[in-house]
Amino acid sequence: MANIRDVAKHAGVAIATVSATLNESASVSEETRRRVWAAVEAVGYSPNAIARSLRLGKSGLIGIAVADITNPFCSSMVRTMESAAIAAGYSIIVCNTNDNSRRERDVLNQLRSQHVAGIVMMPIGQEKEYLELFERRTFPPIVTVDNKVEGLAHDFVGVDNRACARMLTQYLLRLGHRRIAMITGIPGLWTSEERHAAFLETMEATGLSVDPSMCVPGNYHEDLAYDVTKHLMTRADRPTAIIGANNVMALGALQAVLDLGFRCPADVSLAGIDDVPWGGLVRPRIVTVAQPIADIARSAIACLLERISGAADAEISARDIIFQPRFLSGDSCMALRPLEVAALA
Amino acid sequence: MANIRDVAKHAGVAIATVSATLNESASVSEETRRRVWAAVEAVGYSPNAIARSLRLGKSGLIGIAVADITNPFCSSMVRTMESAAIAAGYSIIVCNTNDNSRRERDVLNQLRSQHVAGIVMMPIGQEKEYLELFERRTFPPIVTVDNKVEGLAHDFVGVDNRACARMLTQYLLRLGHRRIAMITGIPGLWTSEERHAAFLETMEATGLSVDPSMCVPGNYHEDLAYDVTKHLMTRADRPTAIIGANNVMALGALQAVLDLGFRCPADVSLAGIDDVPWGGLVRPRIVTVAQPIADIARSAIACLLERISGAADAEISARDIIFQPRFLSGDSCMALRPLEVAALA
DNA sequence: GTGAAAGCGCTAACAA
DNA sequence: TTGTTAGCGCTTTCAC
Repeated sequence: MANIRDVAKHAGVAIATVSATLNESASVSEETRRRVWAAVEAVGYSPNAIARSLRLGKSGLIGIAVADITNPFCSSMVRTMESAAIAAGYSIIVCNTNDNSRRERDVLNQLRSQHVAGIVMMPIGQEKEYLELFERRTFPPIVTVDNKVEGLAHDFVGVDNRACARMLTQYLLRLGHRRIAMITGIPGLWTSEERHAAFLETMEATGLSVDPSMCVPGNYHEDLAYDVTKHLMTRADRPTAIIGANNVMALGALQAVLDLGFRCPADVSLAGIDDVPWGGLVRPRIVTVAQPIADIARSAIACLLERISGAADAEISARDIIFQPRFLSGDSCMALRPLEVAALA
Repeated sequence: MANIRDVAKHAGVAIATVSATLNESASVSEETRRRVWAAVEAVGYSPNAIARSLRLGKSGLIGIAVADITNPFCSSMVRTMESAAIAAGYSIIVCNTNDNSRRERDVLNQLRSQHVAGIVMMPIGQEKEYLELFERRTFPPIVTVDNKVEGLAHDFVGVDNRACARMLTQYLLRLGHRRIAMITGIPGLWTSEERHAAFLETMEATGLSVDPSMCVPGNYHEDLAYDVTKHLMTRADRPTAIIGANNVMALGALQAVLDLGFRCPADVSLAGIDDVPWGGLVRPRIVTVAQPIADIARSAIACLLERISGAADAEISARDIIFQPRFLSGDSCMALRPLEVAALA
């Protein structure tokens, strides 16, 4: 592939002149400029980004590590982040960690060795692993999104997870439900724990104690939520309502409910966190709290760019940027005892 | 960030020795090896991938350019491709072209300048643009997926698009439908034209002529399909069945049908190409032909790796690898005239 | 088994 | 305004 030397030779000028012309880093005569551009065309030259990065000590790349690109929440986020990054003159490298923390570590190391300017990560590991990693090696600026890892000194952008769970729980309580189950997220993850805790708190604030067996761990995927729901629904004391800690788990739960021959919401009410695309076409429409995905994505990139440019001095301690969720009603929930609802209103 | 020189200094050996140790490219004494690894740990060294790529003249990267990462068809494909690439020792760079052919050209140039070993692309441009681009610059091996650009000398992996449209059309014909509309894809794209042509052919083979106004161009997105369907359904001679040329358009059509107060399938039958995740939860379940996404993705990477390694000599002309789609029944279609169906059976 | 040195393609400082 | 040159971090001959 043609390099800058070929261009220089073809144009009959020095290498530095070609570089100056292309980068407009020094003044070049009109005549020379024309010759250089003609030579660029003639030999089909385009700069070698690798050499350029090595020389400049920076790559113009932002790394994005998401847990599961096939989750619409992640892919929407990636799309918005890409636009924001491009608008700022960066390109992005998207990596899928597949909910695997070893793979996540590999991805982080890979991005680091590629000298990305910064990393946006949707973390899925534990504090200890990250602290160990970040202590041993220096990393470019990192912004975490969606799931917070407490104890890390990185900016975080996400949603108010407690509010998410609280909104749904209160909604179900107002509908008269008392025996509410929750399919939580992956145990140990902040989002899971927050949503779980807010659920318990809200229940207890109403004077209800929650049977621990009514909170079953899921893994943010459809399959496990499906199995777990089948168990929940075949118990003698089955719940009258189920909250899925994320979008795809709520869908998995719905599928299980229907496959068992139950009706939703007549036999059981369902609600979930995070909107899904075409959520409006799923029947029944699932009651949901949605996150402002585009805002989170743009905010994360903005945050990262500040850290990269040094505008947000490294000395400035980590910031949390928390967005409020939005309640989206549906018809997957039904009042349990109409009279009691009236009494509570 | 620590570099190889720091390691050498710290270990008290030469730079070349460190390189030899890390890459096992030459024999190093046990004692030296230990010292080197200890130094690597001590200074937190990891190789600079940029410098390594520059020196080796190759990046270990595969570029993937998809039209719209939020389309579940694309994201599933990306996930499988990433696994396949990693298994082969490559990392991937995912780029979103946003259905924008200028952006696609930029992406291709960017990947080229990053010296990726090869590119998998879901093309959205026209033959002429690509020929122009590829004539002026040399590119690494490219494999196109999903949408074929005729006239390009690249391997292609995709589905039998004619079979997709034929299956759905025949199914609807057997159900007695005669006034069938199609929301086609982006005009000029191979997938769109193939699906469209097969629809027309199948209709004509049954002795039916298709009113051209019954084939309306969509853009593979939900919004336009929604609008277009509203028009179709408010015509005096509205269709009794509609085929969406891809998954999200079928969903958009369904939404429009429902919003207009029509019932599906009682008032209009609907069918689409490509499965959607949670398709089983959308009501009614849309009749679909699904593509073997994982097979296509794995096959595309395998194809690309062959070209990269030179196993498939550049002289070997471009191959088309075509998978057959799978019919998935649903309940979005209804027999128009039961008696006629019986007669045809 | 180990070390010195060239060079991948580029940019920028400096010299002409 | 243009040309020469050092050096980014790495790998790899080729001496030792």
